[in-house]
Amino acid sequence: MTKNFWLMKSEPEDFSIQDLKEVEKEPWGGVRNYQARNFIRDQIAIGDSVLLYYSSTKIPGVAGVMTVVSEPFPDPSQFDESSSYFDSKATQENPRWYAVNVKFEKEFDRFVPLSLMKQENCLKEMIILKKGNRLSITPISKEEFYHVLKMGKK
DNA sequence: GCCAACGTTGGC
DNA sequence: GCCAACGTTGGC
Repeated sequence: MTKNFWLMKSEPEDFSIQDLKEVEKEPWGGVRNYQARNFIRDQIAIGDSVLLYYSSTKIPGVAGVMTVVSEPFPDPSQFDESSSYFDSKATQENPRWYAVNVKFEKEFDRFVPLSLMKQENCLKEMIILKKGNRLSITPISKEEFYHVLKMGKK
């Protein structure tokens, strides 16, 4: 299996790269979109690298890098009636939603704002840059990953 | 706060 | 199975 690269969205008020740094490892759950679910369940693998992207905030953009450190597992919040992620149609035998554990890899020296990414010709194909995109997990290419990484360096 | 784009729901 | 209505996302 070759390593894959991803971009995952979060609202920094919800979960930031600093939060991840503190906890070291975090279950990435609460994904309630079938396309994103399929990425987690079928394609994401241990060792994959992930850009952490801030959405729905003053300055959207990429804040750092995370690494996938677990196989996919059923997202516990789907069974939790008190959770806003509860799904009455999900059962233990037949879970609907999945999560993976991610660990802190690095925080960028410089935050990479969406506005700058839009100016980069080689990032044009990134799903996140396309109008109307709402997927919270998107595959990106190795080249895109390393280009954003470079933009985040001093 | 606005609004376009998208996913989901539900009536038929 | 279609599609209008609705709710949500997310950039600006």
